[in-house]
Amino acid sequence: MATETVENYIKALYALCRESPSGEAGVARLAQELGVTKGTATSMIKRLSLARLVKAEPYSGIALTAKGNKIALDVMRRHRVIETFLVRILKLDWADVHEEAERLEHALSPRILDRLDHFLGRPSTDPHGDPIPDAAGNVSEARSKPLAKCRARERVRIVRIKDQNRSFLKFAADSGFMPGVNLVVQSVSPQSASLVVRAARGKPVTLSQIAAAKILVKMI
Amino acid sequence: MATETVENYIKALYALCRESPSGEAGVARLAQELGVTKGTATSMIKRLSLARLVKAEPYSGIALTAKGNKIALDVMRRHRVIETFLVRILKLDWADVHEEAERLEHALSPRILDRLDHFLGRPSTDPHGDPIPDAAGNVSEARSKPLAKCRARERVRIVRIKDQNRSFLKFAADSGFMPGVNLVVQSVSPQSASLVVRAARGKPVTLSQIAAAKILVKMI
DNA sequence: AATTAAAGTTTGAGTAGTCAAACTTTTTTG
DNA sequence: CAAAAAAGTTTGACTACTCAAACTTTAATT
Repeated sequence: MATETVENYIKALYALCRESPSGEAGVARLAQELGVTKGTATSMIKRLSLARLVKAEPYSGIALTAKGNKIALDVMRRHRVIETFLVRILKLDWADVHEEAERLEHALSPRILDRLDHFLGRPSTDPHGDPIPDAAGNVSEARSKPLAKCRARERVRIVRIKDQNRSFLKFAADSGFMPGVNLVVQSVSPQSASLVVRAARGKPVTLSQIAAAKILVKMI
Repeated sequence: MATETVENYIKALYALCRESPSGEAGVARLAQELGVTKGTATSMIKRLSLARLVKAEPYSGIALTAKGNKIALDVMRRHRVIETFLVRILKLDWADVHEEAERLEHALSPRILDRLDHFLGRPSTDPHGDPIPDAAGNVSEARSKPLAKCRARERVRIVRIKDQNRSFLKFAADSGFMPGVNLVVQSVSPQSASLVVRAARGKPVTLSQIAAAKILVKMI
């Protein structure tokens, strides 16, 4: 079994590879993400490479192997199932569960994970709208687009908030932006890099393009 | 915060001090309990002593300090709340939950512990009848006596099974011996070191004194 | 009391993970 | 393209935890 630290490196690498156009991660971002020095990250990459969890040549990009990818999906599954449990059953604050799940995800046995998943009714997404991989590692991402790409007068439904940052989630929740909520885009102003949206029975809210890029929606 | 390893040492020390008449633990038993060598245990005791969690002189007994005791009770609280959750909510097998809780107990934040405890209705004992310390560290042990001390014809109710061993618990569950179950002691034979008991609507079962010593009962 | 067994300790070594700081390679940019 | 910045690597050292094996002290037995 992968140690807790290894699982965290793999998980971070998965996310970094996702968001990079080349599909490869770099040591500097990885180190920053995990709060360690570059040297530490380099030596860990060497170990992961030896364990065939990543593919990496010196001074070049890092990519997960199939084996590494499997672990990443497994950790994500545990993380998201726990988040769902914490919000739905224990009524923890939507904005807080990420940090809590971060610790618990490493202590969950396959047996408990399955019971928890069953108890929750096999949820397909977590409270932020992030898809939960199934036990075999299949992820079904609902097609969606960032709110930032919407045009004026569009009617959409929020499906996902793509940021685990506590303060951003707090802001989103306070503004009523959570998965399932319907919005109307009232206006878009490219020059001020912002747009105004209104939730079902709420007041109009102005969002920066940056914030709106983290809110994924589907048309309704 | 105490590391996971430290928590395990403290927990084992607590149990050993409890069951020893002198109230002190020894390195050999401690090492055996934790599956490490005596040397490893000795060096850890030195560290715990330095951290003021235990009181220990070379070649003499080990006792927890007030600080150490606090940690032990806290870990036990987490352990037993989780066990209760696993049995009551996730329907895990009574005999299996100890090992599972062993891993989870170290990952539980105070916040989640409290929510879980609240969700379960602030239980006072876990599924084995072990008392759950409250958040302040108070434990209220229901007065009871071992089934082994009962005389023939006594009617009693099981309040606690004092053994976390999987196979013993499996045996106990299969025989219908669980907290809350009423028993009638049918006969006691000191020469064969055994006694025969019968559960409410079950068949008579012969128990060794050793097994009966682990079953705590109260008179009804 | 002398011997043996058990309990406890010390030493030297190893793994996992980390840092600081010096260093090398690659990329960016004036 | 040359200089500077950024990215990546190496080295030496440290903490936490572990073992095996030699050793010392205490307890048990003859």
